[in-house]
Amino acid sequence: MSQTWTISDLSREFGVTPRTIRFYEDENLLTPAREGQNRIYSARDRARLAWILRGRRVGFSLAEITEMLDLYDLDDGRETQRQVTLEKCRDRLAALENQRADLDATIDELAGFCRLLEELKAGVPLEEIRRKHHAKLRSVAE
Amino acid sequence: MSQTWTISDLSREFGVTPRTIRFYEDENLLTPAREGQNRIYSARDRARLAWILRGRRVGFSLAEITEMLDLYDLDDGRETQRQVTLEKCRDRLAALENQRADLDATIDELAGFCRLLEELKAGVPLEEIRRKHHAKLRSVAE
DNA sequence: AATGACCTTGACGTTTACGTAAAGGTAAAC
DNA sequence: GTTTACCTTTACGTAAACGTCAAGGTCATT
Repeated sequence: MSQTWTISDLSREFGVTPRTIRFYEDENLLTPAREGQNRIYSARDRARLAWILRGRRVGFSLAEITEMLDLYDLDDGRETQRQVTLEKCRDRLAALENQRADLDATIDELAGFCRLLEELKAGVPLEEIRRKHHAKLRSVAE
Repeated sequence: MSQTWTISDLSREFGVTPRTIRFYEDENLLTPAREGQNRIYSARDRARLAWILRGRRVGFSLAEITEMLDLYDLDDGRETQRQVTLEKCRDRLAALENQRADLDATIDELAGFCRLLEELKAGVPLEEIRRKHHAKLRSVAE
């Protein structure tokens, strides 16, 4: 009753090659069922693939993604195990928030440079622009 | 009069090896001055290195970082050139904001899982937790 | 029965981003 | 004057994340 997908279904849907999907299986990130020789992907497999690819877009290595997915899986209910998971989870979260700060800073600078270009195009005199844009940007640009 | 740095100064300050810094020079990301054989880094070089490393933390390839730095440099003042730069700048900015959305989603999910673990530890009954945490998370976890 | 469209498992190739010697130049410290 | 502590270039090595054949199995058309 529950929906399943073939490897090329997922390949098309997520815009990655079958090779990539098989590679993730080799790395134990996915464990699809089999129908004879062929791989059959469940909703859970599909969700995990989505998670992996988003992690990839954010810049994580597969090792890091593995670790994060393991956080969900590895929690076997034992009290001590759960404590470890929680700590790792918090560490990861802190790292992610640092990364967001870096990303925000990058966005701010690029947006600022974008505005500068727009003002130049609009014929705003350089002197006036200089007053509005801080030296930080210029230290990189020149 | 203006301050300069040696390669190991920057190496220590930013926590990367000299090899890495030389590699960035090979890739034309840095062009330090020379004092005899030795490299001398200006404030601009240092700022560029900081930019590169932040880009790296955010998950960019050196090729992407190169392109973004080129946006600052390549704008030679010609009108058409500036238009191209502006467009590329906007494209980059859009990509960055997509990445930010991905990052936010990742943070949200991990934070949610973190809260779940905390509630489990606090002895909140599973039934109640299930009502508060949506199915999206569980589709990945199980 | 053969063409085409899928799927499979190897296995070697490739790019990126450096690591890691190897071999040597310079300059202050002992 | 030689150890120590830097710096340099050249060059081969490597881990990650797949790409790219190669060789073959299955199943529906034609």
